[in-house]
Amino acid sequence: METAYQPGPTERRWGERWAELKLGVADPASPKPPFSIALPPPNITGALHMGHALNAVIQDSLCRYHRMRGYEVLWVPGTDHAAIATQNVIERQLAVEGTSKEEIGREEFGRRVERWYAEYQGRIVTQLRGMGASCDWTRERFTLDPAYVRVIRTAFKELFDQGLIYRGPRIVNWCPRCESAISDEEVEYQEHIDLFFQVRYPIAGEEGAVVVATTRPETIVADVAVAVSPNDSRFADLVGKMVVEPISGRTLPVISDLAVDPEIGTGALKITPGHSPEDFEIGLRHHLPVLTVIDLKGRMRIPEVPALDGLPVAEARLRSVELLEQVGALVRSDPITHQVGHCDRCGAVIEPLVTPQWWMRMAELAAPAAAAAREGRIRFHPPQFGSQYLGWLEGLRDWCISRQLWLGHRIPVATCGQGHVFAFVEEPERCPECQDAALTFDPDVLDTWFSSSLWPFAILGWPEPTPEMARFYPTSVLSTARDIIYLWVARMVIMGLRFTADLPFPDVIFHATILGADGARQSKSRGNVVDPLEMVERHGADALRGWGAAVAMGTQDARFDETRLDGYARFANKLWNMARLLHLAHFPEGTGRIPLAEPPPPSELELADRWILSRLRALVDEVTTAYDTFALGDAVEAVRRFSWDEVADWYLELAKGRMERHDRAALWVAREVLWTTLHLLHPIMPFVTDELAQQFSGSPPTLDFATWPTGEGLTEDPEAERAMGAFRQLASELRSWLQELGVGGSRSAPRVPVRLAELAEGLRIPEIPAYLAQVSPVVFEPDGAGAEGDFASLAVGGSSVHLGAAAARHSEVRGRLRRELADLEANRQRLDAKLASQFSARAPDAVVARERERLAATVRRLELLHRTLGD
RNA sequence: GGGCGAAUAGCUCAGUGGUAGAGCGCCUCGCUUACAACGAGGAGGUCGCAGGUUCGAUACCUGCUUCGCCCA
Repeated sequence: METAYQPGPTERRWGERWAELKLGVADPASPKPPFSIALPPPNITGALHMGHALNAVIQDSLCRYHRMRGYEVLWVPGTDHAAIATQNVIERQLAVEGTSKEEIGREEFGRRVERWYAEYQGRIVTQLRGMGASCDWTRERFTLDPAYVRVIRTAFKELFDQGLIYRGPRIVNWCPRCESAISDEEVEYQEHIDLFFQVRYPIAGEEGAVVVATTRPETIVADVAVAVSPNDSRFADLVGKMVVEPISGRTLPVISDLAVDPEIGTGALKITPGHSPEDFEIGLRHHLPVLTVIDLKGRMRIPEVPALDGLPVAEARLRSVELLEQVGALVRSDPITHQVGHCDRCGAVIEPLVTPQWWMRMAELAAPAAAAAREGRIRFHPPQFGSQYLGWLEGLRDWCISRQLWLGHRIPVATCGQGHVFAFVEEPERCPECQDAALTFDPDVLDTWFSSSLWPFAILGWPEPTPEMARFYPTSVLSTARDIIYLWVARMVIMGLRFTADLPFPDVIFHATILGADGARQSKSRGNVVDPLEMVERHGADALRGWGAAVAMGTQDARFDETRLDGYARFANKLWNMARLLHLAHFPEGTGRIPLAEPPPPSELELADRWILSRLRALVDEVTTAYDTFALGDAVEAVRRFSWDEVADWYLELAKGRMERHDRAALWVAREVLWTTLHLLHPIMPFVTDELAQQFSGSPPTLDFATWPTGEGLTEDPEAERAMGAFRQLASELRSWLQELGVGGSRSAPRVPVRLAELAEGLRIPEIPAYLAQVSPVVFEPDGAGAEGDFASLAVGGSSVHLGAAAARHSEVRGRLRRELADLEANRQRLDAKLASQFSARAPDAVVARERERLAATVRRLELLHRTLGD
């Protein structure tokens, strides 16, 4: 074995090996219980970042764990075509080249898209594989695959035929740059400072006027009413009268509606159903007409007012203010801070417009999805996301599912010459109702989230009753980022319940958002995006995965910190060298596989053996529980602490000599401990563990095929744990003294004669003096040897240790003793006071007992120290 | 405006109603036949602020400050 672990070559080898072994390929005919995960398909608009990496680590660790637990595991990978995002990316590319999609035409645009998809699909797969993702690559899916068309059309047709999808002119969030509608969830609100104008609308045929407040004077020409609150006495006598809209002179009714807040502005609201979602609702209630004065490109279309016609909205606003000033209608304007909707994808200001779109009725579809969460059939981790999910489902408006894009799944609806409108699965040639062959197909495409919402069963072959559907649906768990809880998670639940009569998954894990090192969300424009593959190259995939497991706890956003990865790279190397030590004990000069031996009789086990086996026993339970509760951070940390702080630093140090002498108990215990540890860690750090497992005879081709350790045959040994705990404390303190005396560390340092005078109770064990000598440069004198004057007392732990030389006269040592004495004295007073207080009466007995014991120990140590110092 | 979350060592983060933890960084010592990608020792924190509950609060409650996210 090399002296250091080489992640690069090892990972390449194991990547190929797992592929040869068809590690991820699931068999629907397997008799094993199923465990399945649908990979949240990353947007194909870009490469994966560390957030994706984290999610991949979580899913892969769970998959590998379940393989070891004896499940038939299916993890389906794939990518999402992200129509609006991809279209944006390519349009930006074209803009850089000085052209546009309109100039190059649909065909060339399509070729561009193909090229883009090919490149990024490849990159994403390479990234996932590089991280060790054990997906079933034979089942990779893309939401624009031909097979997906059938899925979409089947789902759409069913909803359409049941009247759950309808088409109609309603107000939508229109992005004038994308020239498409977007859904409520794709609008991002940003704070703007604008002017809040007060405009006078004269009362028709009377003296007086009503003053309305608005941030959008350019839409005055589309006003159809002025509304006031029915509770607002200021305007009570105005309701029912007519007012004159000041720019084009139309007369408008004054209506009253509860939606008007008397506190805001002047208390009177202009109603523009064509360009405001709230006004649209009010318009519906009062049967008002809808006037539209802004076109799909965000320009004014109002031939009646030539001054405004053709102007972009922002310019029209300024011009409208001028017009109002000219007629003396502008009362005042004040700065206002308010939220303005922007397109999630391109950042353009959203223009609410009334256009015909396709809608999905959400109220009745959402009800079963909400019930599932309320009844605990679907569980969120952490649980507070359940209430967020429910909150969204409650006040749900209908979902606008049509988009006016060049990319995506066409809406599968046709209209015949007789006006019959029908949805289809197979491309029709005639109208099913009247056989008319003059069909017009709907030009719109579907919101990408519509296709994504079908993902968990689409990937398993739905709507066909495939073996995969029968075996692996519902999937076992969904792991994802919390920012798509509405866009994606809730919709998957809705669609799953609607089409499969089942939840798509019983558990949803939300993971943290990985921020850039600068504390901001990763974004290309900020330049703080980290490529997981770069981290794999620099530190190894296991290191990246160790980091991922560690930050997989909870949803606390985490800044990306490369030094943390380095820590896990070092851990991999440490493991490597622990295995190497055992290997060298068997094969000092050669190669071979560490043999599997019979367990030694218990009588051959030393204190350290019994201790580490007992600790291993506890570790198996701790780690198993951690995986079962998705607490991967606990799992990896438990293994690391155990391996490093207990096995490497103490057990192997103590057993090393015996291993070199081929002591069969030590060799067996070391093998058992390392072997089990490799299993426990394998789901999270599969490369190094598989590589090391091959050093052991009896190893399966990959640990994924091994069985999970149960801890059977390992016994807890509280006595050994107590003794070793005391020994470690004694050894540490002794080393601490020696270091201060300047005798620490080096093997060439003078060995210091030591005599244990008063061993603490748990340490009256034959191994202790020898163990101490092994881990510190001390030579034990048998008790009683040498005159008392040749030694100096030092208080160590609960024991009194006599050190040779002038140890206790050493000034540094005395200084530290004095400081410690002061601490102990303060502590004793604190404990005395505590025990004399209400505490003794009110606190639980066990806590009181522990405090009493603490006081006793403090007093004992005080006495030892006083003696040491010669007080 | 409503909701959720966070504030702990120099940095990045765990954590718990009973005297504060890790990794990295820092200081001292040591290249010792598993590992210098290492080992030994050490320094470093009134757990954001103010009240309250409690025998006891970093933890539970309330308010405040700052930051982040989601929703309107």
